[in-house]
Amino acid sequence: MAHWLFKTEPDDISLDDIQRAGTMRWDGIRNYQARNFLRDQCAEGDGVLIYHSSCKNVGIVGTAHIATAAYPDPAQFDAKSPYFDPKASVDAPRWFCVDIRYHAHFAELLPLADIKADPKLQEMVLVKQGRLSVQPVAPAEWRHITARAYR
DNA sequence: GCCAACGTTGGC
DNA sequence: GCCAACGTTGGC
Repeated sequence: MAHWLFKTEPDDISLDDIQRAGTMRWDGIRNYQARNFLRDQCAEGDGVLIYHSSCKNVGIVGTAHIATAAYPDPAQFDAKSPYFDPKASVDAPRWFCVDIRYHAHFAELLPLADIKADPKLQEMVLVKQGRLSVQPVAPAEWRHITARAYR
């Protein structure tokens, strides 16, 4: 089983929103590297760290699971959607999405600053690359982070 | 709001 | 295919 980190802006969708929804579509990914991870590697049952970005307290807030393999993101075909892509077609979809299922909140946010300061997490894509909204998490990183207390 | 990093677009 | 211009991400 693989593990992932998904970024979200909590002003848009927070882990609380995911919890309320139970299962929700993770759509609107419009970056090829992120798309390729979703389309080619994300599998049902994989674990997902949920990361809040572009907000007051940035960091990892909890966990979810991937609930479906990737499928074409319907928003790319919807001319009224901000995620509409005129170059995509049903026969040749360009963008993909998955559904995720809420799992748990950590008792406390794991701040980005703590991640950057943790010797065990120096190799995280989050630390080394930044700008990537779907990224793989190594098994040891997953174990280390999910050993935290839950709410 | 600033700005660094980096991805994408498009002219040539 | 190069690369400048431009747009977006995202921390601070």
